[in-house]
Amino acid sequence: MAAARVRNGGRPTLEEVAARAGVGRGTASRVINGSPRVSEATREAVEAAVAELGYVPNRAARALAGNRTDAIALVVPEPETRFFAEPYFSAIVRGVGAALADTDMQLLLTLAGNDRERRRLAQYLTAHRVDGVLLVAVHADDPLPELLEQLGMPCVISGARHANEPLASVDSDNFDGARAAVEHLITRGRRSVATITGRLEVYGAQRRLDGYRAALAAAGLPPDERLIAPADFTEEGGARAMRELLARRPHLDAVFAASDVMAAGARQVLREADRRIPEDVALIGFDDSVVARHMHPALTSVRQPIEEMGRRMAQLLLEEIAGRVGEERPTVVLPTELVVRDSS
Amino acid sequence: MAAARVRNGGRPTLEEVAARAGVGRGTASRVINGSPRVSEATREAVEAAVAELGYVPNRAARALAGNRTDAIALVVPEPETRFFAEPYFSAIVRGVGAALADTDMQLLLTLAGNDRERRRLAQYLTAHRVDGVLLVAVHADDPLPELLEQLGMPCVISGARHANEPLASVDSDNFDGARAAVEHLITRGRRSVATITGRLEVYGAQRRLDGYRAALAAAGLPPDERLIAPADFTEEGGARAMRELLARRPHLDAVFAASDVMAAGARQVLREADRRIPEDVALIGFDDSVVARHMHPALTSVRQPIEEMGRRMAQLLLEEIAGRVGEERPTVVLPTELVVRDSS
DNA sequence: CAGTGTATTGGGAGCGCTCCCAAGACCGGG
DNA sequence: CCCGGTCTTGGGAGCGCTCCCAATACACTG
Repeated sequence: MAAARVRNGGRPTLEEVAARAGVGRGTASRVINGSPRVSEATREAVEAAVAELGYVPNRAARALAGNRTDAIALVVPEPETRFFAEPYFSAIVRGVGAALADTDMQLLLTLAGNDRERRRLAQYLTAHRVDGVLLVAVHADDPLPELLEQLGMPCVISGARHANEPLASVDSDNFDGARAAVEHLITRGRRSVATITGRLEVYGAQRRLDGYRAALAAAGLPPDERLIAPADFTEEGGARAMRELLARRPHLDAVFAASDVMAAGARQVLREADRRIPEDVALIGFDDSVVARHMHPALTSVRQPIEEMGRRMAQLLLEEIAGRVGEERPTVVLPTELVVRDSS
Repeated sequence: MAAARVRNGGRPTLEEVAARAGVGRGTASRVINGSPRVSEATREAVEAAVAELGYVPNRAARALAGNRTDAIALVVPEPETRFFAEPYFSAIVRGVGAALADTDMQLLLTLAGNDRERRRLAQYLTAHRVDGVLLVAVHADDPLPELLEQLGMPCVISGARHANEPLASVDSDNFDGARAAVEHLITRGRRSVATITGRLEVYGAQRRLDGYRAALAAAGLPPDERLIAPADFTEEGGARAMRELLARRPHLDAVFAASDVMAAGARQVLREADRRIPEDVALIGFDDSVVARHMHPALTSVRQPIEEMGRRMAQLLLEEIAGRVGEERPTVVLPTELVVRDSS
């Protein structure tokens, strides 16, 4: 048997709190929402009543009356397995959760399927009345951000999509992470440093390549396009790129891969080619994932502050919802950290 | 400037849909909720109006009037990093998301902190009026499940907490996964098979140990308690246990670790002791995580269908919310799969 | 043809809250 | 002592929806 339906799930209502405190409903509401226009004595009376009854506001009623929901959505593009995979997703969620812990904002998780679904999603997000949206791993050609913008829905994305990102965004410093990694290789005496890039349509991958170039230039090493092999963030792609590099420049002595997973693919090929790591070839990855820690030899890698990124995204969104003065959209870039292990 | 506040965010209301279709509000509601007591002609008229106006029901209003929310919460115990880590969390979420995709249920993510917060959480969950709760990685002594039960809140947990789990639960077949792993070792000629267990207060860890014992018994191998080393699911714990095992039984020729991470710790110790894997000692893990695939040699491991577990949890919860006839709580146990790689 | 049912419909009465207006309490200046 | 202001307060009017009751329309049955 289902339990008999009770008003408000058997919970006290604002009206009851007000009655108990001997005040009107409006006054009780004012206290609960922290309005300053309440006398001290009244405030205390209401707070006591709240505590005694264990009152918690009914969100649905609040949302309906107040035209807001105190909820934000985290939209995850489902097919984008790269992002769904370790370590991004859980770290982002943890950061967002931490930022929301003190608020009474709720976090709604939405898995967006294909592009058609994405279009409908915008409609749903407005209809379901979330106060804002966190978009993770959007492609440059994803229609969702613009749709949300048109609907006037506050929105923060992770990772700028290009140099002048119009939306509020939080990103790690891909350029400087790559630069520091390559600088580290050069400092340790490597002279022929190759790189395996991610998909260059992804702005972050492009920035990592820029950082690689900048480090070489800063060290006075001549650029060599044949030391640059494009890949796609996958292990197979990394292996393929490594084979190309070995064929083109057999005497390279270091490789900077734009992701740990690609570094894993490269390591496999290097092993098959009997190149010792790090004696013959130094190897650095990007992400500092579980893979890096458990690779043999343990992989030097660039750590992104992903949890912190989640936290900042949430903070930015909350500010935007609260109504930032509409200057240009803020772009937060967080520093990376080079974690040196045995592979370099 | 914030956009001027508009009724219902500028979206059409049920009233408008009804007017457009030339019917009453009640009738429109009936069509939208799929009531059978509507004539065919009326249904079509309302559906046309819905399509033309792009009507989407206002969730808050629905929740308030209907005393339900069409939302469920996924409660993640935050300090439990083991569970938050790869691969569980994202896989569970993916499964839950898939199960919810066809419904119009929303998924709420709640990170529960310490035990005190957990107590308050139960209150919040009822006040926030979710229709049900998905609990992952609950400890045997977590107060939350009982609290939810008392409040009459539908609830499904991942992983039974003990042999007679009173709550609806979804679990992988820990017993048979372990049994199959050890059987595989024995089949390949290993005769002195050790095991590194997880924390035995965790029911799943206990079951894996049971499976280990059952496999030995089935093969007619004598039980040897000194081949069993307890650990705690961590890498350091796995290493420590492995050292103990080597000291106690130097001639062991196989180890079944109850998690990949512990297997990684064990591998480190085996390497330091100059035992070759798999020539001298075969090694098997549990979870089939990224760690297993990237370990050297690649680790044979027991794969749990985690995404499927998420899916089943959501399905079970939906059934419970819909009002299953209250027989005993269902317990779903899903089969595991032994992924054989190079370490065995 | 009256009587009884069945299928379909409209709309009133809320759900618990926020917003806001008007009323009361109180203060000080003229 | 009266008047205009400020500070508090109560409670009406919704928010958009679901639930449910009563009304209507129609089809039978006896």
